[in-house]
Amino acid sequence: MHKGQFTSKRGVPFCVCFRLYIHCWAGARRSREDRVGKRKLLERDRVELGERGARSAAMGHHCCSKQKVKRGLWSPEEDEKLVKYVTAHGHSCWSAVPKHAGLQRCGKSCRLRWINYLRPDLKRGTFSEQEERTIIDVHRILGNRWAQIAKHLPGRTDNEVKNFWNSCIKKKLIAQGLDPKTHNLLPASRTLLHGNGANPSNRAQFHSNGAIANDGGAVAATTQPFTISSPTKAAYDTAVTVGPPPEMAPAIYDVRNTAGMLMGHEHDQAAAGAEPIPGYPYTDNGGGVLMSFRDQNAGLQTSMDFMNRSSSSPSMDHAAGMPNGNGFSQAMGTAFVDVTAGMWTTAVESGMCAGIEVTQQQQPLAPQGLVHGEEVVGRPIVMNGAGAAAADKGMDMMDVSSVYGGAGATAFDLELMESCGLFCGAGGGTGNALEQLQWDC
DNA sequence: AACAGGGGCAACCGCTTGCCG
DNA sequence: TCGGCAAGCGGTTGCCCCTGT
Repeated sequence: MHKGQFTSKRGVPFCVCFRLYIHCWAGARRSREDRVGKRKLLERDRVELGERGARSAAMGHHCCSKQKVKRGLWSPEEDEKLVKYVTAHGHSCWSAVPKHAGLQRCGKSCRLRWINYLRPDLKRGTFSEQEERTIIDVHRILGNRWAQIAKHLPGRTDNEVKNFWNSCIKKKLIAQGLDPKTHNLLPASRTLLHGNGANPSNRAQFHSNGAIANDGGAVAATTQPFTISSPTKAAYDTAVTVGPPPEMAPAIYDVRNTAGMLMGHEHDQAAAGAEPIPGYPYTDNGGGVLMSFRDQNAGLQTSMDFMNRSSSSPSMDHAAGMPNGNGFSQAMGTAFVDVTAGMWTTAVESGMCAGIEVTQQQQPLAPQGLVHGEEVVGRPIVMNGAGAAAADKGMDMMDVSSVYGGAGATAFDLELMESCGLFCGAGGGTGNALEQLQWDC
């Protein structure tokens, strides 16, 4: 395993396309800036700081046992000395810095103070939502590798990122029923999500804000959940029993996210050489696998062509870890097919009906096989009712929730994805390129 | 107003990694 | 190849402020 390669908790390297599912919540964030800024000033002005420093100095220092060094918080005078010295002479050797700067500190302490607080390029203050999203996204992939995460946040230190994670983000994730280590649903939430499976319509609904409602989502989510509706077991049964009409044109699937993202794809299952999955109504249209994302909040739209290995957005390519635009591969396309098929199977077999609103549609195909934001006309796959409106539509609408929720926030459960086979190497070992993929840091 | 508990965050600890002789 | 040193890094600690009672 290469250093920097991200893996699942089972050690399976994940396909980078997970990184496209970037999520966050849109809940109001408590502004820390004023408070923190105030603290900084107070700290700077603290008169007693010298006394504390003197107390700390008596403690000695394990790595500098030969000399009497000061510990504890830095005084403004010490900061000034360090800044003045490092600015003038640099820090080629930290162990020599305190001596030359006239500080009774060990070099390690000087280094930390400089890196975490005195560096001129540091960005102080509260984390922006974008930074927060970045942290979550990268953490999902890299785990507690704070230094690597901090590299994605200019002006932020690993220590700062780590503290922000531990004091803020972690709690938010837990509040949303997510394991901050794996970013998967916590067992308790998972239980609530799956319920007893006896009656899908009574199944608990898990909302993106972490609230659990047992009655059709009575709890008003403060943020929009990522709702996907899926074919139900009835649909599955129907499909198995009846099967799609032979004259049926290639299907298009729009997976709608009420929070503002839309994605769709078409798939050539036969070309992929996969066995037909009962009820998984892909047809052979000779096309590729195309996902299109539209951020309805930001008004942005982009697409990924898994088969043709391209996307319409440099950021997508970057997110895929391939700044040259070749971030997509046949393996990814295959993997995507696998996972959607797996999700189909999982959802159907478990009765989870986890939210993928799959509407099978007659052709003609729109360019690239996508229809964005249009009323999908076609033959809805038969659904079970779970709530009046859903029942009327023949749909089983289970709010599976985004793991991250929030406006524009979507996510797939990594464990589910993994169980469905979307990891590097999926598709009969065709994922070599992906296995080599490393995080660009 | 006083107190207690919790949260935030700077700093420290100790292990790992990389470099050099 | 090995050992020593310095830097890097993640985990932990402990102080101080804030907030609720």
